[in-house]
This record gives sequence, C-alpha cells and structure tokens, in this order.
Amino acid sequence: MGRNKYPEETVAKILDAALELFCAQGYEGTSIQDIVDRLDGMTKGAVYHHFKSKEEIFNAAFDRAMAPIVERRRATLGAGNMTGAQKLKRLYAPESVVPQIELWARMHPAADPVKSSRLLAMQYQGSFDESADGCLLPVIEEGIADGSIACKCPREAAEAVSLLANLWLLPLFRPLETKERMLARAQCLVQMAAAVGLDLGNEVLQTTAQIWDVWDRAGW
Amino acid sequence: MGRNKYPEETVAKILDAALELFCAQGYEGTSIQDIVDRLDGMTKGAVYHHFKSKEEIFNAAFDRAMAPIVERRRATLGAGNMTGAQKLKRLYAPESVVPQIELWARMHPAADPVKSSRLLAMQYQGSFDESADGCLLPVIEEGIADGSIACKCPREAAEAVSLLANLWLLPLFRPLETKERMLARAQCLVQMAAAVGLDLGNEVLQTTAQIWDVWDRAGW
DNA sequence: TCATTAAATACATACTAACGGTATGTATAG
DNA sequence: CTATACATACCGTTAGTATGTATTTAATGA
Repeated sequence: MGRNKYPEETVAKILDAALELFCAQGYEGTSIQDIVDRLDGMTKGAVYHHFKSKEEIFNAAFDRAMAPIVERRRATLGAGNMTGAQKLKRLYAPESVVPQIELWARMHPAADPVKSSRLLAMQYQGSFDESADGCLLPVIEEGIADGSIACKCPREAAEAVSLLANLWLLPLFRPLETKERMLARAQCLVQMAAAVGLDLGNEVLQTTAQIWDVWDRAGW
Repeated sequence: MGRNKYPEETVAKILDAALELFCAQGYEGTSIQDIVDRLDGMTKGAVYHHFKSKEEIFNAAFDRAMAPIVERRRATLGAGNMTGAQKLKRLYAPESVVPQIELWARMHPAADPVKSSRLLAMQYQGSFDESADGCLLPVIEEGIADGSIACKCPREAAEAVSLLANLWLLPLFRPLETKERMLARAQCLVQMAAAVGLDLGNEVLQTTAQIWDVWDRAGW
C-alpha cells in the first residue's frame, strides 16, 4: 500500500480498530498485530509511524471516544444562567450521563475487575481529574459563590461523589443482578451526598433507571 | 544449587521477593526474571516448579501478606460481647487499621494508578468481597438485629463506605500532600456514613492521623 | 507557469530483545 | 527405587526498532 495523501484517515482507521479491540479484549489481551490485522493491507510499520507505543494508541483511542462526550457535557453546563445547584443536578441528569454510558456499553469491559484493571484504573484516575476537579468541583464552587450550595468541604465532597458514581453506582466492573439494587445504590448515594451539602436531585433515580435499561438492551 | 530439604523456605523466599517487586514496580512491570534475579543462584525452573504461572505467584504473595491482617481483624471482632455499633467503631479504630497500613507502607505501590492497576483492581474487588461482605456487612446486620444501628440499606452502605475507605481515604494510588487534606477526607467520610445510619465514631480521625504518621515515617 | 529537484513524509520489510511458559535433564532426599 | 527440587535449554509471542522505498510536498530556477 502506497503513501496516503490524507494520513488522518489512516490514523482514524487505526484508532477505530484499536478501540474496538481494546474494549472487547482488554489492553493486555490485544496485540498490535491484532490491530494491524484489522487494517487490511496495512502493516505494523504504519502503526508505529503514527504512534510511538501501544500505550499511546490506547490513550489516543480512549481520548478520541471520550472527547465528544466531555464536550457535550461542557456545553450543557456552559449555556444559560443556572445557579450552581441547578448545574449540579444537570450533571447527573440523563442527558449528561447516558451518552457516556452508551460508550461504555459499546466497550463492554470484562466483568472481572482484575482483567479490566487498566480501564478500572483509568476510571479511578478520571474520577479525580475529569469528574471531580474538572467538572464537579467548579460547579460546587460556583454554587457556594452564588449561595445555592452550602458545602463545607467542596473538594472532598466532589471526590467522594465522583468515585462512588463512577466506580460503584455504575456497575461497570462488577455487574449487578437487578435494577432494584442499582436503584438502592442511587438512593444511598443521594443521601450520602446530601450529608455533605450536595443535592443531586431525585433525577438521579431516573437517570439510574435509564442506565440500567441501556445496558439491559445492550445485552449486558 | 542442589535440592533443598525444606522447600517451604524456597517458596517463602520466592514470595518475599515477588511481593516486594510487584509492589514497587507493579504486575506488568515485574518479570519472572526480575524475581529470579533476587533469589541468588536460583533459576526460573525452580520458580515454575513451585508455581504454575506469574498470576499464581502474585496471588499467593498477596494472600500471604494479607492473611495475618485479616486474621487479626477477625479476632478483634469475634471476642467480647459488643453491640454491632461498638464493633463498627472498632473496625475503624487504629488497632484494626494500622497493621494493614504498615503492610501497604512496606509495599510502596507506585503512585500512578495505571501502573498499579492490578493492585488497585484487587483493592477494588476486596472492597466488596472482604471489606464489605465479609466484614462490614455482618457487623452492620448484627447492629441492626441488636438495635444499636439503624440502617435502611445495609448492603449499599457497607459497599460505599468500604470503597471510600479503601480507595479514597487511604491514598495508596494518589498520594496526598498534607495531613489536613487527609483528615478532611476522614471528616467527610464520617458525615456521609452517618447519613446512611453508620456511626464510624470520631476515632476515625485519630486513626487517620496515625496512618498519615506511619506513612510519613516510611518516607512516603 | 511549469518542469526539476530536494526534502519530508507515509508507509513496508525485516529484524531484535524480552517476555511467559515448557520440555527435559539431573541430583538429592526419603 | 521413586518422587521431588531444582537447573538447563528451549519455544512462541510480543512490543518495539532499524532500515529501505515510494510518494507527496516544498523549493528552485527559467
């Protein structure tokens, strides 16, 4: 295969194949050769021309998949003149959460946390970086500033809620058996968040129910 | 090196070396050869005679390190005629937690969650299995039975508290800068737990302070 | 404006070092 | 004599590299 006039297309093809495989088989379970085999005619040399390591491919594929979701959430929050408290509820409303869930559903991480350990670690990391610091904490601080939220430990509350929401309420790595248990978790989280001054709103329960349905439909 | 009369010693040496390396460099970052190189004179054949895979070595090393700690905690809880509420506080008192912390301090897991992803996944898993189901939940249910605890969602509360305690309050994978921030987390956790009917007691704050000191002393 | 050339880029090919694991040999304890 | 505790030598696979080659782009000059 000769040189492509539009190398971005090649990059896109690589990332598409990589994401699918990484999700289906995990990081360690996917070899570079597996990826190459899906890029008909292309060879490993091409892949290593565009990316310098397997890790870089993984991160790029993941970031590319997340980008539109993050963007969408930012847009939701940026627009309008809402109070911090209102934005907080928005963050956990279906329209913010469901797209992300659909991505995860496509990725289908292995139910065994140890086998999905890399994805788990990224979710863990993300719970602090993106979810808490980049998204939840600013909203909480806005709410404190405008008087709509009374929270004495915004940073800690943001971290704890993000962690619970990402690693527990969403049962990515330890699937739940029933919708009821998932709703019980949501209820529990709402109470705990309220204790540190964060009113997540009862929409969380509807959001949770929708998430369950999405996964159920995806044959979880 | 000839045949050893006491093969358990060989096994112990392998596990000691393995634990240290797995903690310092992570699972993927540690090769069987790395382990072998620490067992002067011994070869890979010996290792694979006693263990059938790298994974088995990892699990054995980890279990061996955890065993005395689990045992000790069980002993603390089993003895005496305490109410469930009292036992709950006991679970988060220094004498229950600090030994475990000292183990972790020795192990020194890499600060990057992705590099320590396997350890993280095991902590995650353990937060449900051992910490919640095996330890916290029975105590809560005991407390409900004897009337000392009023908790509407024992299973969910146990899981959430375990997760937060293991993956957030103890900053194994994302070290904290100051003692104050760690204490703020503890305070936050206490409030959140109280919201679902679990009184962890103010001893948690002292426990947390002690944990910080242990790590500080270990040159964290 | 357009051919000519030089340089940068997009790949393919062929290779290496390291890894987890195995097959097999050998000496020693029981 | 047999089972066990190792050592030695090997294998298939993997991530990654070195290098070669064709094609695009940029620079040049008339």
